[in-house]
Amino acid sequence: MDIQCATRLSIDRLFLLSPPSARPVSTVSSVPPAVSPTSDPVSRAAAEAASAVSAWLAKLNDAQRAAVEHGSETGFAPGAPMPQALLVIAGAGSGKTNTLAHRVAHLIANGADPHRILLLTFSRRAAQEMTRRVARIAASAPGAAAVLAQGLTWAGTFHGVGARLLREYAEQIGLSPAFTINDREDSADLMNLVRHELGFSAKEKRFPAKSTCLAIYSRVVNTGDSLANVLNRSFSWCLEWEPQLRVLFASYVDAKQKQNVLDYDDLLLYWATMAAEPVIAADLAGRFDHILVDEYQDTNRLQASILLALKPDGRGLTVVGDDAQAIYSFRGATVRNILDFPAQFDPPARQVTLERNYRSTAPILAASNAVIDAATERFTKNLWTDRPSQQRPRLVTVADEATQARYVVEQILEAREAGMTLKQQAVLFRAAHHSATLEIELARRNIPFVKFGGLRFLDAAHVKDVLAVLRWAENPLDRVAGFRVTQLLPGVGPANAARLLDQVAACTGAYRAAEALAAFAAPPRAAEDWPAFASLIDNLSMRATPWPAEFERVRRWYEPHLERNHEDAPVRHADLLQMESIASTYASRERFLTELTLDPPDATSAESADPLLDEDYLILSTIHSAKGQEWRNVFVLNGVDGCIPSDLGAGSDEELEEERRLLYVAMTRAKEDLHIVVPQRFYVHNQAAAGDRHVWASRTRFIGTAMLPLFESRAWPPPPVASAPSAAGLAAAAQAKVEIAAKLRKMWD
DNA sequence: AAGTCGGATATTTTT
DNA sequence: TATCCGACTT
Repeated sequence: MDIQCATRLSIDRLFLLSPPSARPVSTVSSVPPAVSPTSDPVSRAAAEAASAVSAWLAKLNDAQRAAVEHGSETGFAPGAPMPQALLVIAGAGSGKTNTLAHRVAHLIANGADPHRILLLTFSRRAAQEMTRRVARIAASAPGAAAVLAQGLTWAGTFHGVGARLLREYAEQIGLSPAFTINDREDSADLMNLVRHELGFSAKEKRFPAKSTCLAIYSRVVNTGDSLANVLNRSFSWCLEWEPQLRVLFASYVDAKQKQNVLDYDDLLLYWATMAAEPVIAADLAGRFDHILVDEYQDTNRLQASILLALKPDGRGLTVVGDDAQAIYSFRGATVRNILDFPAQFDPPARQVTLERNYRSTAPILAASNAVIDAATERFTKNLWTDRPSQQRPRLVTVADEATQARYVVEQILEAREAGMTLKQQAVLFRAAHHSATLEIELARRNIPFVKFGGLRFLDAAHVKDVLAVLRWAENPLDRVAGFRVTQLLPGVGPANAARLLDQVAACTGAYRAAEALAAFAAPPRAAEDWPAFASLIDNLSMRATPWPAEFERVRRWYEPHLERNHEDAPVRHADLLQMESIASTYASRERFLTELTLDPPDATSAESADPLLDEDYLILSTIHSAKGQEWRNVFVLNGVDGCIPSDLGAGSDEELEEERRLLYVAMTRAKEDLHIVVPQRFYVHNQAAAGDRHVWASRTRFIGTAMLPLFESRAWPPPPVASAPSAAGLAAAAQAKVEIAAKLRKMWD
């Protein structure tokens, strides 16, 4: 039941994914053609561009304009001396995206070659938004628009760009260009495989879970810190396993290389390593005149080293961020990146600070400022706004999570009555499962919603199965995929799968999987399914079925296995059909697999012109996934110690500070209305299923008593005004009871 | 060697 | 609640 619900929801998310290739084209095609009868089209266009440029600039405030125009003296064309490094400290709601987009447009309008601009964003979604905005701005300048029609070719996440570059340089760095990319789940599975081979699973004391191992490994890679330090600081409960972890990680790296797979971290690691190789470095650095990085406070050491390798003197480099919004240290991000940025260069980077907030009302901003003011270490100033409002943010005490859910639903419906669409409202929370109770309530009341963050579509077993087939076909050495695929056949277990995969590895050439499969002595119980399987793999290896028909071929083969393994096969089957239509929008199997791994449809890529989304829906999101977004009406769930800060994140001072920033980020998403809900009682979740244990909670420590005047505190529901039910009401209730009883009896008449 | 069952145990946030 | 391990049955 729950699973079905989750699956259906995920499909909504999947729909939000549309082919990235379609976007820039359609955006640019909306630009009116620049046809102007003039004797000198070039200078005419330039003049128009120039006047359009001043028109854009007029809409910006001084600080924004300074950021946009930085370096104009020297010009931006290829070959021109590049401007010194620029750091833009952009507070929440200060028009950061807009400023960055304007700068890109400004660069292009002033001669920069869009193909030589590298724009690095935090998510794929942010990259698309940025590309779209740049196009819109440039549309007013015919010259720039024409150039831009060729596209901003290098806009994406560090990981996405890394994947592209690595494929291009693969041969030179001894990587097969046919590498496939493991997402987090796949990587954890590989870690698990290696762990079993090393015999770490059978121990008296339990070895850390596969995902924990991967998290530790990832942290080491991304921070460049030692294993011992990482364990000490962030995974102290795994300290005793340090020697084994070291062995495990060595084998894990070895396994990845043998199997020709990269994980997320490798995309950065290989890129950084490659960029440090003198032979390649010059070529690589020479490709980009301008590099712009968004959300710089959430980058890690590895990412910083990449930038430094590409732009050693900082010239042509622009980074934008806000240290008050650094919330990704668990991913190895360090706020030092942004703090130490200026001094890295000679001359030091120019710094521009945007502190006027255009998003929130004054009372919301006052409360947010108060929260972040208490931070022990801060580098940005408080934000200011001139948007007055009578409404302070609300601090609402409710009895428990169920009441919290009802409060949120009723407030949302009320706001909608008053003309605020569901899409203009959002519910934010610290951890994905915090919204569980609310989701049930929303479903019960038939309120559509889309959830960002948390469980991902790609984690569903049936989706992983089908993808594994495709991945194995793409890369037969990928043992995680191979294991998964072969064990779908009844009668094939770990032993046979391992034996087969060893034989695949022993073969050579593009058809090794098909070859090994044909030669393999199938276990008797699998004999019946073997021919169909062998012929499928043969077909895929030979690429006998063109993409995307290939997807259908796989899906059809998989159907009986789906039926056999899953109770809710019809629901899952529908998922696969949806996926098939998505698959058809990608040019090739490789593109499909790569894109899906780097930009999984977790609803993060919303806002395409999808007909299904015409209808109104509410946004639920983890605070992390809400980064960069804004809504008129925002609810923050569980404003309680133990949730924000998460009791897991309250260990060290650093972690605690990050939790504080999380609350700050959540609060600053709100434009007009902000509700922080504080349930007083929680049912204990993780403990024994014994039953009704609950725990008393108190208001988050980040909102101290001294701050209370900045909020409107109240309890909900309001204390009951003593009023007896009316006599008529009682009579009606009695009547209803009788009728129902009578109806139930009648069923058996 | 595969598959199934029961019991024990967990540490949020994501490219 | 989901996952992981070990013991058990086929």
